[in-house]
Amino acid sequence: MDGTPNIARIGTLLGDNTRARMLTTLMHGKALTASELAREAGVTAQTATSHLAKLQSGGLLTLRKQGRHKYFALANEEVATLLETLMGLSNDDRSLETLTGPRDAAMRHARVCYNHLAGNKGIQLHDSLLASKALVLSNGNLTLTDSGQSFMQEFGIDLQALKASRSPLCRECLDWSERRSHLAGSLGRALLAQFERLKWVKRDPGSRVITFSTKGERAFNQTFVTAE
Amino acid sequence: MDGTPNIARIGTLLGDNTRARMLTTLMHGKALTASELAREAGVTAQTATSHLAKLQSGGLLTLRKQGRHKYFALANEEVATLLETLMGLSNDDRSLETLTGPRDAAMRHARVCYNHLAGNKGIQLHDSLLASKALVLSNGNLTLTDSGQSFMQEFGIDLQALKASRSPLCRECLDWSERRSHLAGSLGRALLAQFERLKWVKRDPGSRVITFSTKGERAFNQTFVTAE
DNA sequence: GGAATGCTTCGACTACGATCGAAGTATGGA
DNA sequence: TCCATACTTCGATCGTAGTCGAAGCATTCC
Repeated sequence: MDGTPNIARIGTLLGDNTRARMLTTLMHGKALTASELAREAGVTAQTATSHLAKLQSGGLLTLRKQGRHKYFALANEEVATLLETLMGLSNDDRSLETLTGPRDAAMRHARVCYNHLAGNKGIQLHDSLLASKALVLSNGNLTLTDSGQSFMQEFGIDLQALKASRSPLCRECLDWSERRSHLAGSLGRALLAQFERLKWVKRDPGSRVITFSTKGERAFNQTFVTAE
Repeated sequence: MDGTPNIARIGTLLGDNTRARMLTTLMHGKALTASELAREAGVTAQTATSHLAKLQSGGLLTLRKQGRHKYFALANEEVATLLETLMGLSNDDRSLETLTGPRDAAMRHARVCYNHLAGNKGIQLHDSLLASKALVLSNGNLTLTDSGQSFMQEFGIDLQALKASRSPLCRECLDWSERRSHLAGSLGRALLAQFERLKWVKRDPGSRVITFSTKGERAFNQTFVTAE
């Protein structure tokens, strides 16, 4: 009853480099086939089969079959949140000093985390919505205010569709690089999709990096203002 | 650079029943000796030595020596938060149905999580402070307002001492049983200590259960009011 | 239907890690 | 100083889990 079995169970699932690699590969929020994941993790198909079965039965991945293809994705946002948390744990000053290269700066600036915006820009989005009172913490939950709903509709977000889905509208997700929350949930995902439609950002197919265009970054900064 | 090694590293640490048991035993926030942890986990001293060394070098536990005694505690609140998150993951409807007995209800009602109040009562505390504007979410951080500071001083919390420490004042900690945030940080810990001083609650030395006295629960409910 | 491709199953191998008996070191108290 | 206790080290054992070659099943396409 004390949660020990669950901790050990999930810890075991995570505590293998091949499986961890598969999970982080799926952090962008899309689904990949078993073969793609095998290649990404650098193992044979049979090894991948074994690992993926464990992750699926363990509740960390979902499976969708299309003919001979099996598409795996992270089971839910909670799994993504857990992975971001683990990435950040003990990611203290020493580890940060070992991070080099522009790619890591790009990841810090803006990256995709289960289809929503993370990194500095994700934090900015979250903070701006709170500062402008579009979002408030009500009864311990992030809630979209009336003015926030108006804002989102003007911005092109179909709130009716979002509310119709079972998925929570607003959730907080602890950001790995920034150690603060960014906006997750169906709203967070819808916003990132809208940024893409507006051509403000592009997603890198081979990584989680999100690249802002010059115009996009300016527009984003004008739309989502923070105190600093 | 993608966090995979950290995930696997920590997953490996957590993915052993003995170590998981040790970690959950330390969730109350106190320090225990190596021998106590060995007994709690049901292993010999030599096995415990090996595990504890791993947990310490892995950054999950801290060590303080007192003569021949070695006291281990969770390294920080982030570790406690991670453990609560893992306890809750996949703790879905099916698992809830298997939970039986008064003890589990007691854990849900009020329990200690790294020295702060968790469970229903922890949620109530958090929500009440937000509803009364004693706490607000400012720049993505939980912040104590001026009126909140006044309230705390009247309630008997030494805010000067709390601010003098390096520890964050307010932090959110995702609650295992309730799937919402309760108040962590040095303020959360100070509040629980005050509840004890006021004899509102008692801690069970052998578990994480916190028991409210009749008077204590009434006083708590009157002091920390929520919308429902 | 046959070939190609995606994925699975089987079985063997090997590395690894938890465990504890035995022995040792360090500390505290009488 | 001696004894008791807390903890550590060493080495051996054994169970487990990741891995892949070989073979097989399922799907798709020409």
